[in-house]
Amino acid sequence: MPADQSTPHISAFRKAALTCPIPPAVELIGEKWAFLILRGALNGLRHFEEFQAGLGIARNILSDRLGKMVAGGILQRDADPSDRRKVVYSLTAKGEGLLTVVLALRQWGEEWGHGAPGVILADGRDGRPVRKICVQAHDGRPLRLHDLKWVDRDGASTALPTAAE
Amino acid sequence: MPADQSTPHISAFRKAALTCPIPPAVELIGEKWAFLILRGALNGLRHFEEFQAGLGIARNILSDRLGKMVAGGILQRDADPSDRRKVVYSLTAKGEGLLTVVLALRQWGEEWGHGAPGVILADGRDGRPVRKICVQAHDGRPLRLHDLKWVDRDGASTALPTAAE
DNA sequence: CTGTTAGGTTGCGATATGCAACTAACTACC
DNA sequence: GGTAGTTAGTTGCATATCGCAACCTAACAG
Repeated sequence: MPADQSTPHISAFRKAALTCPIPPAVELIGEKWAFLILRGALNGLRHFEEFQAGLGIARNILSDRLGKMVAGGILQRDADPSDRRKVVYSLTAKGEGLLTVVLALRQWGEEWGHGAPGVILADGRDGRPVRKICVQAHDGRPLRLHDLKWVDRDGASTALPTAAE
Repeated sequence: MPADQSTPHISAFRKAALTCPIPPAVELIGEKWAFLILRGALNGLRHFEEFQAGLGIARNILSDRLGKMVAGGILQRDADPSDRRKVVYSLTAKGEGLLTVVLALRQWGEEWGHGAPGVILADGRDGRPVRKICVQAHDGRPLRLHDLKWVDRDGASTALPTAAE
């Protein structure tokens, strides 16, 4: 009994999930501490003890997460030349690419009442706050969820609905 | 003895963390399955069995996560009028707001080699792919991490570095 | 050489996860 | 209207992960 016949969009979803970049990405940063470590790194935390004191994370968990994020290419692990006991964890280009994700989450939390932050991210040049991150069309128009559809690589639309009502 | 004297940016970080929207947001969606459930919801999954079959998640975990996301105001839980056994989980406006986060993560994964997706999100009007999400200045200029700084609510810059080298 | 700091690792109890089986409503069929 | 099947869970149990505290080693500082 192929259950797929009665559920075309589920089988489309499963097929799309096979090549979706989200599951592997979630494997790397989709857990509580990874996100907070990332936020710390974006805010200038660099040493093991800084992360530990700044986040209040257990040392063994921090050690494990830093190792995984280094293995995943998000962080870089270097010896501090000024003190050979110290290790500097810095963001790689790949790790910096997560800025949009972290900022989008931050703005979402801000908008939906999970606490208004005391500091705001601003343009270093003129000090004006950054824009709210949004999904944009090719010409820059902001797009809502209803304005979107999924298309195949060649441009044909697919069976995947976008949260259709 | 205040250890803060030797670590000014850590104490600035801890102070900023108190009102940061990220930790509560992470509490809600910062775990493996919450992200994937959200992706499913954005792709049109609506019923318990659809999520279960589509994601391969254990039923008790799914039940727990759906409940938490409903409690957090991300999902809405309604009875299906056409079949009173069924329950429809749909995104609230708050949940739809997470589209930017999920899409940013997806684009990041795509860019950094975690699998190229077979389907692409496009503008429903003209079928052209959406832009890459990025941080923008007030005038729309794209900004990198080095171009940014933190400012206080009143516009004064703070002690928080932005991943300074 | 002694004390301290940085960055871990180890042991252990608490918590979360995943699988399979069970239940309680409801629907569809005959 | 009795029976089978579907939907949305819950429960029990084995395993994996988490967090805390303590311990460890290498590198300083005096």
